[in-house]
Amino acid sequence: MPRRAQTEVAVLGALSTGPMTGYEVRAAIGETLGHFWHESFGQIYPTLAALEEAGAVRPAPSGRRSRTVYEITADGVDRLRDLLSEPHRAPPARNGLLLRLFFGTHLPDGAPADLLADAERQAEAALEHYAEVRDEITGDDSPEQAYRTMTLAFGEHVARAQLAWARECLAALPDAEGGGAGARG
Amino acid sequence: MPRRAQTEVAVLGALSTGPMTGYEVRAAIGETLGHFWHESFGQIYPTLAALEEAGAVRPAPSGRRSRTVYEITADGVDRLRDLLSEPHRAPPARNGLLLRLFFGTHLPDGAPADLLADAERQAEAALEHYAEVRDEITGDDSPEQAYRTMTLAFGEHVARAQLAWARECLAALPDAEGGGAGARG
DNA sequence: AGCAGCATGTAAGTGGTTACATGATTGT
DNA sequence: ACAATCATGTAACCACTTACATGCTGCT
Repeated sequence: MPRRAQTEVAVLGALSTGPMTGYEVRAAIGETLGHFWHESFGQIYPTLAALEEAGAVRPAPSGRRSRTVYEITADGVDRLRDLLSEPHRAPPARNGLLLRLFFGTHLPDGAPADLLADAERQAEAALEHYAEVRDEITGDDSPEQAYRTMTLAFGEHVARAQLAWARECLAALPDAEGGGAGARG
Repeated sequence: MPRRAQTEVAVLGALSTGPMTGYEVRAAIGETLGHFWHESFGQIYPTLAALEEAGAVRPAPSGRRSRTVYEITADGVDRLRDLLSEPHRAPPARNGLLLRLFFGTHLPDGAPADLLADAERQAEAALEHYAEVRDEITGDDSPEQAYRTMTLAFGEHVARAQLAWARECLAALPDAEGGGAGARG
């Protein structure tokens, strides 16, 4: 399966919740899939045009001429189901933080500690964000929310893992390396 | 900083451990950075050519004419240090597994359970691999190995998190959804 | 002689970002 | 009037993968 198809999944998935403009599709993806997916306008508009060409979406009547509200068609729902069913090929991992840390001996004193402190902060911020999202979606026990909760739980697990890892590594760093990040602990 | 620079980091980092051919650079990256980095030949050879042009690497004498062994120059070491010091911009996340799971209600019965079972297996396999790598590098307390151990620990933490998450989600799935993955537990 | 693995490289295509250009709508 | 934001789209560029083409080396 071409990776391009994944953008179609995101767009069709967003439209499966209701008619939207391209602009709103992007916002919807950012709000609901934000911590594990992302699309830029440069992807969304051409994808919407291709999906319309293929009959998977169609313009819906809207009050203003300056915007095009798209709705998913029956063919589009089928297409979404088909795309979702295709096997999932994960692209090779690329983690810039680990790439830098791996060559930590080539870095100036304190730089590895700074990298780890950044990772710690990122994880903390992510956990705060997830807590807010959890608050928003509690009380809803629809099937959709069950899956949404699973993806949220993934983010939480990984963020907690990163947080624990960063703290362990900071604690294990020799004092000489910790100078750049200031006093810690 | 252009993302291209990260390939340079990987290549220069590999060469910082000793002279190598492009083929060997790729193998070295795959072996030591494998769980968080990857380069294809289509990236490595042009990058080596560009680095040679820039004076960061140079061909070293080798027995055979059919291969070019590169070694890092003093300029190359400087360049590596400079590249490593540049701020790290993480590209937007894209997790195909979560994208599929999020739209789980559009999937046939059992498909979400299959996705989770796959994730569980992946994490188990990763942990087995990491255990082997740990065995290989224990007993070496050089600074290089300290950083290598940190990147390994990251992989372990994240894999354990994914494993726990997948099992929790599988346990939480209603029975009707578990059929496709067979009896579990 | 033949095969597996070493080794180098290029071309085509994909997926994606970024920056730019443009204009409508809404709120103050 | 002005600013912010909604809204659409394109062009240029970048990073990367994949497939292909080619040949060498070492082993059996």
